[in-house]
Amino acid sequence: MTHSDAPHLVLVDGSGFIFRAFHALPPMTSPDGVPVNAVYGFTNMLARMLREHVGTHLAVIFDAGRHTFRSDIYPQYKAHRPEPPEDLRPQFSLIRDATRAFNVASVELAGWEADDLIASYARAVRKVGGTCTIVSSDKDLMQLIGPGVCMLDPMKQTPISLPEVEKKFGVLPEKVVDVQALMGDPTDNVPGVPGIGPKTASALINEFGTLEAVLAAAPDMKKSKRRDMLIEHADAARISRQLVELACDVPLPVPIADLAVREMDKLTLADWLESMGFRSVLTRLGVGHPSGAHAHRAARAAAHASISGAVAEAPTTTPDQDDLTKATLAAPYGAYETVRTAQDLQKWVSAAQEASVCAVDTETDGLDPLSANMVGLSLATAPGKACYVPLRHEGTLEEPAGEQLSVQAALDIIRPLLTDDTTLKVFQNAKFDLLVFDHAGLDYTTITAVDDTMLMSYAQSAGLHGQGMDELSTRHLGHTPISYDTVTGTGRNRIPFAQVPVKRATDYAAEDADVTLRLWHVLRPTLRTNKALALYEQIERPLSPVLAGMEKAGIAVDRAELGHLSKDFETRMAVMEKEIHAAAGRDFNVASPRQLGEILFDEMGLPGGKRGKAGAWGTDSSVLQDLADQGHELPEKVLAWRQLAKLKSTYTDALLRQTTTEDRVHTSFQMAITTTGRLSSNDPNLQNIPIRTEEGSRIRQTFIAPKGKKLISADYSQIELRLLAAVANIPALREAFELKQDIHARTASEVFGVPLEGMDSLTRRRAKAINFGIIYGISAFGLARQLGIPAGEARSYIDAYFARYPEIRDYMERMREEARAQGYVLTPFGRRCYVPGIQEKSAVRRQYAERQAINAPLQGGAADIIKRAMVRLPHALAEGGFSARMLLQVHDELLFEADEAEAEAVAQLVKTVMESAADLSVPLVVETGIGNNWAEAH
DNA sequence: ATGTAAAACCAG
DNA sequence: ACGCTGGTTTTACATA
Repeated sequence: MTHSDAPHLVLVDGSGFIFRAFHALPPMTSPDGVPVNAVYGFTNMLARMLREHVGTHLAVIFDAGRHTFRSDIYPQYKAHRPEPPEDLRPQFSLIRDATRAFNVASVELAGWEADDLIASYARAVRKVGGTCTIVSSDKDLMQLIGPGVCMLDPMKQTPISLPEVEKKFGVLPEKVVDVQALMGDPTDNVPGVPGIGPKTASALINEFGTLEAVLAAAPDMKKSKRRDMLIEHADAARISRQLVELACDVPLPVPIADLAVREMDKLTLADWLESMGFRSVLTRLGVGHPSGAHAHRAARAAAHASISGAVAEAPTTTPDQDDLTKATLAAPYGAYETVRTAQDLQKWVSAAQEASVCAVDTETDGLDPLSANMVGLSLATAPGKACYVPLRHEGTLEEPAGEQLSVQAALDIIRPLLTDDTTLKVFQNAKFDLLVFDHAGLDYTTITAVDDTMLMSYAQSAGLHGQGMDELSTRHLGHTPISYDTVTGTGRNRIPFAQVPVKRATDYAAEDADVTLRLWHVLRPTLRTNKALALYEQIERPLSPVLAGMEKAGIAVDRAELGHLSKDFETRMAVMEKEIHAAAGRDFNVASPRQLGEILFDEMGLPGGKRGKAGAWGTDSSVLQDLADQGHELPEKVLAWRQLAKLKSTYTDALLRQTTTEDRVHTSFQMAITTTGRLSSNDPNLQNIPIRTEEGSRIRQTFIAPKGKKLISADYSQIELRLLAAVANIPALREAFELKQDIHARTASEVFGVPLEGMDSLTRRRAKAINFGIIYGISAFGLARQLGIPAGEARSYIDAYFARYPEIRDYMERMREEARAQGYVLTPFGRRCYVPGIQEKSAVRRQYAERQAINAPLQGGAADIIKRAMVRLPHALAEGGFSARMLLQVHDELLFEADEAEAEAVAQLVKTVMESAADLSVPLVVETGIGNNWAEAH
């Protein structure tokens, strides 16, 4: 290097690199057992920098000590950074050794961060007409980028320049500090301005130019919250700017001239690399023994194999496995065929019909079957014999997807199989695939002879284990299939299924069909032995297409009204928030229970605080209500704020997001989740739409009947209490239901010995609470809390109740014993509800299980009954000549949409069908309502 | 950055 | 120790 050449200085951010390499690389140790993964990454990077030329001058910059001028300005700066992990600590000094071994200059200076030194060197080298490359991916260094100064990502070896900075901060490098000053940085404790994130910060800087200009313009801003925050936290923003702005006039501990790239001593380096066990680096630098690298790699591979080759847990087998089951378990997995032509697919369809049973599975580009596209389908005709038909794979330049049938062509070939009622089609969660076929253009109602392994399993093992295919396979087949995640990746690495290479997709998808068919072979005989066949064949299986129809239909919502509600809630929340902050004496995040607890109990010193498990103050609504009742203003306002926040985020905003262009929302009903046989609803959950408060009811009003139609609601009256009266055989309760009496009033009359006539509402309310308490497996403590009375008083109520209805105590004891003896209890329709905790040693957990055992037959029996009605209703409506559609189920309620003209008749028919869905020793009663919206109909 | 737990609260 | 069954949102924290 001659001095007349302009210097090019390469500055490696050593401290920043250590942390990144440590987290990015898998753990590894040197021959003497010290963790060295970050050192290894650093060594590789440094070798690469030296090999691929770069500059005339080179230095690695390190932090020195924790104390810098920033902690003088702002003591919290980086204050609660945790100590570096134990495996990283020994690597700091090793990295300094590495720079020495490479004969590279390293620079550090007490009182200054590496970033400040880098900034100062960059400025110095520019001053003498040179250029500079900063090797780092630290966002805090991006402010230095400009003419003659560029950045390089040390891991990816890609340049970081204006587009990357723009992407990160939304502004040019010289404005980065202003943006950072506004948005702050939680990892370094840089405060910024609350409520201003990256988007707002860059928007403000782009509009006003500088931080000071933004602060000056703040008083005239329209958005009140932002204006107030900017004014109040102006100084915090100024301090933040000082914290993030790098010092570029630090005295340089080593003159630039002394940083000139130096020859390294190969022997010193080789010795050091050897001592660290970095043979691959040695080899690459051409100073080592190639065989060493191979030995190293082979050893690592062997270690890996011994882990991944671990034997899977033995499968759960039944003692009466027949030969077929054994064959099912024995056939090898894998070696599946990819089907690309009509002739080949036709062969598989014929083989399926020949076998008269097959498994079918679809692959899609999404989880919502109403909008997902079919990417491929698979077919299994015998254990171990399965194929995958790619339909919409995209492929890449290096790896084209190859010839594929069109969706249309494939459907035309497979339609005769799906509609053939002499060949059984087995699915895992048929409802999903039925709707996928439907969306692809094959009417799901024409698909016949369907079995569903998920429901076969659920009908006999609810509550015992999950019903996902992977879990069922591991359990019953002793084989864990390839997981979806390993095929598509996870997080930011996830790719759409259509981009999975066809070979890999075949391995995965055909295996799913294979596993489904094998599961069917294993589960089918168990249905009979477990007495779950009728439940499966008469309830669960036929319900699946009914629910598919309901999901496909969706329910109409009033978009405009939802929008109004959202806006209304928003403005009212903003007002409340100001009042809350004023009452608290400072700003805080009202949505944070933790911050609220600190305010109420630490700062304001209000009484009645209770800490939860994690030591945080409890601030749930009962705590806040108690404080509000004592006349405190803040908790009352928070309660009101929370109600609106909940309604807005969970309902108005979420529903608006999930409403289709046809102004309808389509939920998804899960059939195999609950431990009792109930359905659940998600995406969105339409089984918990508010109703109990005035504001909540406004949300229910946005579920509407389209023009010319009506909504009809039909719900079972007191169904769980009726089941209790029936299964526990309680004469007094049975008679009350027979006589159509007010059941809670009758209970009150009998338990408290007051006349039915002229009963006061408090007494009735208490009886009602006990009645519900019984269904849930009452405890004196729980009832006391519910009614706000002493536990002793609650105890005496319960005793009086049991004395009057001794059969209930018998029933409860029967259920506890049944659960203890068998591990499950039965609903009146034979559904098994497993109660896993019943044998627990811990009394708390055991009693919890006992309450489940008491509740499950009632909740589950009610679920069975409404499911039976749901299976019959579509036929009954069609037979009656009605065009009405069933839309929703909410545990004891069904919601229908019908032409205005037929609404009354439909309501009558629905009532009849629902009331005759079961024959108990007490009558079932269904109440119906008709309206233009759900609130009105209910 | 991504995933998960805890707290809170909506329904039957 | 918070009588049962669920789902969703948000914050806070751990993971890499």
